[in-house]
Amino acid sequence: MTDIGTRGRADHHAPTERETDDEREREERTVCPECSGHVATDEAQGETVCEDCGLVVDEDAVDRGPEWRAFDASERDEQSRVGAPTTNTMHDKGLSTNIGWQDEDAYGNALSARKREKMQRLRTWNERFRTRDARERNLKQALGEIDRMASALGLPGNVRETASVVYRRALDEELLPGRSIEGVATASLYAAARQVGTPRSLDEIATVSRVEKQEVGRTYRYVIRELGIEIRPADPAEYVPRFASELDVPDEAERRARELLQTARDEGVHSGKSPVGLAAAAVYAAALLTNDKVTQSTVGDVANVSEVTIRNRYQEILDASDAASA
DNA sequence: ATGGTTTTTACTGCGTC
DNA sequence: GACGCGGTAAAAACCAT
Repeated sequence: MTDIGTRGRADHHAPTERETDDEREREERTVCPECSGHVATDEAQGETVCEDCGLVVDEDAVDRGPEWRAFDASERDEQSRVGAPTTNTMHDKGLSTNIGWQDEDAYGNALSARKREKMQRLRTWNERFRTRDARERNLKQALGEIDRMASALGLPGNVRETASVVYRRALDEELLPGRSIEGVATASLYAAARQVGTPRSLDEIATVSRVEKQEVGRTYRYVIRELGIEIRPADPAEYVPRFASELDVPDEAERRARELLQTARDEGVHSGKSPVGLAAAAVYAAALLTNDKVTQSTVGDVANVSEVTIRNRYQEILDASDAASA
């Protein structure tokens, strides 16, 4: 909607104190200077024309209508500020200083060679600071987001560290354009949690994130592919301690759960099955074996897995255990 | 888009407290 | 009768192609 070209002009027409006398006069002129007839503004043509003699009084009005409509619209969104409308397609919402590319001064006169050089240097540095600031802001928001989600999930500091490293890399590799900061931040955290060995399921991640589970998954795959990070499928055993402590099952059962998972893996029961489901089933089975009764439904609750899945898995796990000891 | 696999949902019957 | 558990069929979700 708002293209780059309108920025300067929008500023130009904003009702600030800097508005020149010349402009104010032009705004208020409703009488034809030639024949004193009535003047009407044709929005579509962008011209103000005298209805009597046809004199074009003002032909520079083309951007005024759209700009004020935009202003009204953004005000309706309660995002209004005095000044030019903002646009989210630009990292700084179009609010930063921009130095024109024409080598002319404000009057349209060509610049001397010396001044041209100076302007070029200014442009370069202005651009540098601008992109740098943008990066800082981006990073700040993303890291805040990562922190928020991490503490919501009770993830330790090292996961946050890793997540922020991943995010920085994504930023450096220009992976952000076309993706939301929050999406990439969430994906980074998900990746970090898995990499460090304290995984959280995609579901859990999605509940604390501002973006949909689907998008998190998509962005995650994209990020790890582009960054060449390799992450093994989550080891079910990594979920066990958390489930065990949330369920208040004793250490003994937790240990059994690990053993069960180990033998299950040796028997090759686990491939293709969800690690979370396996972990939940193992904990359930272990609690059964050590007579520390927990119900399938409570295990299912803390693991976010259906009872059916637990049933199916834990039978398989026990079978595998029998097969191994036989 | 499609097809195969896994998980979930919903419903059932059975045994126990 | 409520609860935990097991099983089943159909729907939904997931994943590789």
